[in-house]
Amino acid sequence: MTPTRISTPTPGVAGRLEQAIETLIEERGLAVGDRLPSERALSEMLGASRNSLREALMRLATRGRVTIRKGGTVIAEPAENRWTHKTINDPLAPFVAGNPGFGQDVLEVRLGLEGQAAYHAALRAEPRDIEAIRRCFDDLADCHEKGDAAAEAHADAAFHLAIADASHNAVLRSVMSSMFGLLQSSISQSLDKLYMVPRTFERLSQQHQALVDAITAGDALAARLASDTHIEFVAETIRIIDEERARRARAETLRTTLSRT
Amino acid sequence: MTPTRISTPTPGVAGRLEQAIETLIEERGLAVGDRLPSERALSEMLGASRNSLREALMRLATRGRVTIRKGGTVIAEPAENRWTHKTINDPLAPFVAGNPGFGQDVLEVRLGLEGQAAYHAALRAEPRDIEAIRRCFDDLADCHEKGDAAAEAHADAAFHLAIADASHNAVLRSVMSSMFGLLQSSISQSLDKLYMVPRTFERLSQQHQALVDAITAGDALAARLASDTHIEFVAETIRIIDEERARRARAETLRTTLSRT
DNA sequence: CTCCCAGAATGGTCCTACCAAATTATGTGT
DNA sequence: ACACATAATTTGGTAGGACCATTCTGGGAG
Repeated sequence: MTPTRISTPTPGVAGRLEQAIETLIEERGLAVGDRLPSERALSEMLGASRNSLREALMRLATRGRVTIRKGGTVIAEPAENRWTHKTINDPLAPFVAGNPGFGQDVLEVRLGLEGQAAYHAALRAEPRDIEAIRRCFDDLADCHEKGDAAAEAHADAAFHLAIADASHNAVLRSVMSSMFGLLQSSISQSLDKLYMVPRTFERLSQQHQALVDAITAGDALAARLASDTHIEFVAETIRIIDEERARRARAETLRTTLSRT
Repeated sequence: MTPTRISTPTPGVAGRLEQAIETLIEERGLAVGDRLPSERALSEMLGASRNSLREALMRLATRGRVTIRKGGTVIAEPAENRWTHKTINDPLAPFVAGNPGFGQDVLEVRLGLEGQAAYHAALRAEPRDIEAIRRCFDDLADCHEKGDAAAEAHADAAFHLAIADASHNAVLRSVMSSMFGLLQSSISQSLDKLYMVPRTFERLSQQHQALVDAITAGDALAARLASDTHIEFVAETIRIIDEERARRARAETLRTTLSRT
């Protein structure tokens, strides 16, 4: 029984270097694609042999932090959409093919995801995050005025993704990104549905505004409430429209059937 | 007679050694726990330097094929390979396992996802759904009593997926499945973390029980609350443990750094 | 038979050196 | 002045050697 010594993940020099390099990356504010100092330079400035330094680099490489190639090791993209797009879109793709009610399923998922996004965005958003969200909000209004449904759908997705970005949760952002990517083709259709109801955009815009305000104010609970309200409204509206359309379709079917006699 | 670039994603010597070692393991029929030849012996018999040989071994270690420790490298448990065979080859699996903070991100997503799952499961679950959930709950308890951490992790995932099934939302189920599929390799590690705190399983089990009861009773709000409580508890517990470990790591780093002078 | 200890073996780290490829600097021609 | 080919330098990849701390192993003492 050795409660003091838990299973040591990185007991050696390489582990220390691994953390040191990550610290160094953050201190120097190295962005994606920037080149890391050479192995020789790093090994000298960190006081370790090039062997151990190389081992640390390899660990960082397998973790996806850096991409190590001849001519210079560079910073890799942080926590990519690589995995989610494959693991989520692939098994999901079959459902997109003409599955009614699919939209409602997605909205239920969005209700959970975006509530969390809004909540943590309110807690963690930095000024530049707020700025990005507001910019997306304005873009959305512009696209609506121009009457470009496709662009508006894209702007709508961008707005919600900006909130996900502000939550500073790579997984959340990745999942939501996959979801929107999957829906992009059908979102404009949803918008068409939405705007069949009078004064819809005004209400959507008000909800978006409330969401932005809550995040800006740092009120996490209000942000989650605003997000939930928004998604619920969209879900309810689409549900009503679908029912209405189904009613008309039945009526049409009935009429043509009767006239066929 | 340089063998012209075979279509391997690892064009270097280490890649060749990696495959050679796996071949050697199979040829000799080495079982789990058996000791691999020493690094010096391997490097000589495979015609490569010990550096490259060590790199190959480290790759096999990160893939879970071998466990490399002082005194002799041994064949690792292929237990996980059965269900993570596809994802283990996926370069993202080690990325998931090695990124601190990733777990917290995932838990934030799960909080939103599973809250929705529990909510709608309470509303829509049919008798056979309830039965499936209860069966998973019992399995989880059995696995815990047997002390099989890997099986317990699997049972835990199955339990939560059963709830997602009961929500009758294909998208929700798909997203959660993708999430668990990626995490399964590291869930047992999380369980190890969790159980470092006394009486953890009892509390987890109580929370699971409350969740099952709420869903059975058809109380959607109580189900969501139970789910949120559960995930929050897991997140908080893991957070505490990670902080404790980080504290020890920092102390260790400081000590070794000072002694280096 | 058990227990303990010295020596052998092993992984961990460090060092120097060389090579091929990539990068950067340099020169050259238009 | 600009574009392009060429040389010089840098960089990661590999090799081989050495030493240390820990672990394993085998034989002797009790």
